[in-house]
Amino acid sequence: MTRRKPGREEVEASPVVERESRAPVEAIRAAAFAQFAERGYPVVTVRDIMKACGLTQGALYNHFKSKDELLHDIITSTQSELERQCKQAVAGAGDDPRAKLAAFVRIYVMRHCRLRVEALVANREIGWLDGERVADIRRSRRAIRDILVSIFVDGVKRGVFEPPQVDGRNDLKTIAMALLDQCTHVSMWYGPGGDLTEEQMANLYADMALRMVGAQPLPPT
Amino acid sequence: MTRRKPGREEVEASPVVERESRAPVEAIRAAAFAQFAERGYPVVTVRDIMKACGLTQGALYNHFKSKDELLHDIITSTQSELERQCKQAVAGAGDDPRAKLAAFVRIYVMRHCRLRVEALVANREIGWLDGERVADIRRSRRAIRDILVSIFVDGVKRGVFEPPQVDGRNDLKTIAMALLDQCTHVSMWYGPGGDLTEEQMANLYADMALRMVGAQPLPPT
DNA sequence: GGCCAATATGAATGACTGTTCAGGGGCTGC
DNA sequence: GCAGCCCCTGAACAGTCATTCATATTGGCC
Repeated sequence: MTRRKPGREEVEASPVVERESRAPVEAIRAAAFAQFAERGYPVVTVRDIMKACGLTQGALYNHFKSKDELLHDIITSTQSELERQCKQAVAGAGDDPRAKLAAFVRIYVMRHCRLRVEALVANREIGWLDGERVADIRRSRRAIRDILVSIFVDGVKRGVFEPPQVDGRNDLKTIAMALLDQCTHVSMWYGPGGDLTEEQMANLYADMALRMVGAQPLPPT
Repeated sequence: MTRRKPGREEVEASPVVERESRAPVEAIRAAAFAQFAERGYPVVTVRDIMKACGLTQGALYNHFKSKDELLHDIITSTQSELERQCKQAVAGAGDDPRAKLAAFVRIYVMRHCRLRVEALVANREIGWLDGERVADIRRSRRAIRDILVSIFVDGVKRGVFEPPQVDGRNDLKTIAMALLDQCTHVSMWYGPGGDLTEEQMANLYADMALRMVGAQPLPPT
């Protein structure tokens, strides 16, 4: 038996193009995203990726040092863009922790619905990178979690959040992990053919997030 | 470059045992669980698994038809046990939808903390199974989701749940998916060295679940 | 003791892997 | 015309893989 994932014996996931119009580097990135998402990093061969771009295996090494570096490249690019968008959303959401939380969740969920392929790869295939390559990605993830935690801390201090407690004490880090797990994994099952639009998903998840932390209704002012 | 995950070149994850005392089938199952969880199905070789049991590669085929069948065997066994436990917990929780939901989440989270290795494999490695083998696992997952959905439907009908709506309508399936994503993925990061015990995790997650669906406080009766 | 079935071995098979590299096109600027 | 460069090709390399099989070894039972 071969080690290839069944049902995909003939690997032409994206149709073979004689020669991509885009810069080859971009074509390789796109093909790698698609194939890694669909079949997983270790079973996608260099030959598969390059064939999907209309090239042969050797040409990869004109653009990337190795298959590992290719994976690292595409993961870091989407991860840092995610971090940037989250920070931006929170910064532009005004002062109320509720608005900040909602803005964070909305952008996070929307992105994970829209760029489901990229999110899938970034979240599922990290483990194949070697130790040093994986470090800065984990750092970025921690940074994103800490954005949430500080929104929570702020909200609790101001009395607008009343999160569930464990034995009388807050554990905001665990709540942040739970929320992120929830939002991240829409990329595993959300599809444009589903019942909800990206916009509706974002709204629903923001609503759930506010409930999770016991957000008080806005004062009438 | 080799296709082995870095940092694990010397594969003796679980120490090599001269001859397991357990039945060999059980030893193989346990070793497979541990190695698949730690390094991922496609990069764990038959040799790795058997070496961890103190056997050689050929002996696997006295107990399983193939490496694929081994994976299918260990995934289905934990998946069906999970389904059974969820049903049992709900059935034994009385009539109140709030109690049912809490019981479900508690058992589900507790199990995913305690049997983190099994959960990890069952949730992450399904994709490597071929079409027909994967079908009954997906069926079981859908069944678990539908337990949640019917608790939600019941709770809404009785007015004890007021879940967030999308454009004025309930989408209880999506809420169930969100809740399951949240609870399932504790197995990715929870460790006994963490801040919370399994019991505390279960309580916290049950609390969050009730909040997510807008559970009304219990009437004084 | 002798037999049998179950099980383990480890070499062999045929296939696939990431990566390298000598050779060759097709541009640019002269 | 022609150098110089970038890029691509496809064979070759040294390794890995799951699986098979003829050959042992074991442990229970008559």
